[in-house]
Amino acid sequence: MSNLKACVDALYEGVDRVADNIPGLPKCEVLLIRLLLLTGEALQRDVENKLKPFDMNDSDFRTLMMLYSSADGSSTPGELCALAEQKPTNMTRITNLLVKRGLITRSNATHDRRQVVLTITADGRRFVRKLLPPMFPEVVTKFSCFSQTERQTFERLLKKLALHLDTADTP
Amino acid sequence: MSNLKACVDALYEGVDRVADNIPGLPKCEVLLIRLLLLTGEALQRDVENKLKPFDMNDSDFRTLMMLYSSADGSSTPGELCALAEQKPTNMTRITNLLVKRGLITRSNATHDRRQVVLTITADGRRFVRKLLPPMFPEVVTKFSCFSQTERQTFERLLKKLALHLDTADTP
DNA sequence: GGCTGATAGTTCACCAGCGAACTATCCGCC
DNA sequence: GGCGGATAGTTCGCTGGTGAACTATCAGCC
Repeated sequence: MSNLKACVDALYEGVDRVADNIPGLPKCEVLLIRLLLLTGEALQRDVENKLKPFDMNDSDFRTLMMLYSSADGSSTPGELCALAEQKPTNMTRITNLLVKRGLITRSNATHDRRQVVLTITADGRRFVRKLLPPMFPEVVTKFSCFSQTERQTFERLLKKLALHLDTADTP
Repeated sequence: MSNLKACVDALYEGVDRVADNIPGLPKCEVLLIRLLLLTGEALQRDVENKLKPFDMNDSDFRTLMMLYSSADGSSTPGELCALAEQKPTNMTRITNLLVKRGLITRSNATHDRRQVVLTITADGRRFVRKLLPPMFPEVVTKFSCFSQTERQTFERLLKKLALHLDTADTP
């Protein structure tokens, strides 16, 4: 139980109080950032909790899923880093674990011998097919507070924001 | 530069491919979760980058801001933990740092001697007032892709989702 | 053909966050 | 008044993520 309500209330109150004190504070935008981070963290915690019984965390899971969902079941560390917004260091560690568990394999690329090719194994695919379906019901109820159009609106706004942040990046 | 566009595209593509493969996958909801986490991580990175010149990270900053924005400039570790969704262990470490930098003080509560009272110092207040304003312009541009009504809608949906997640928590 | 700069991964040392165990205090009830 | 269970913080050891340094390879250019 994480009592987000208290956090949300305190957030609004706190921002109000700071705004009284510091002129020019963009209240609405600050609220949006903090609300988004707050819900994001809550979702993240839930996902991690769901994965814990399988002795997995979200990074491992995402990495595995990227391979599962790739066209030919394989990719390179560099590509996975780019798509998962991860650093190579961490990807090395994650793939080490997945290799050790037999869910993926590591091999050398022929055309560019610097590259490593990661490929999901049959075991890895079985693991995903076993692990995913039980998560569906809870995922659905997470958003059961939204109407169909609200879901669409939320998705549209999130996507718009993501693409905007991409261009307006901090150099 | 973090190339979120590639992530978003790959996300949609990947979910499509997995959905073809595993029946019953709630595509829309999975997309929402992943989009939200993606944008959340991007925002988080930006905030951290903004704070780095001041030798601060977001946890430290949030903790300091909670004290700054509290009615009397003080609180207890327990309360801060609840509002920041942090564990006590970590709060001890964070407050240790802030105390060492002279931004807050630690003292004992009189009515309940188990409690520790954290109070923001004059230096701490000065620090916040110096640090905040330069962040405003960038915060505003982050959401400059949204119209006024879109901002309101987004805020409403985020808040609704946060409060819903609160009740529909994983036991 | 071999030098130069860029790129793909890995290793290493460090920081941030967490669960479990511990201490000190409080509260309620005999 | 003192015993038992709950609560507030801290300490400790471990996991997850990162920057910096390093190795191996590639690609272009003389």
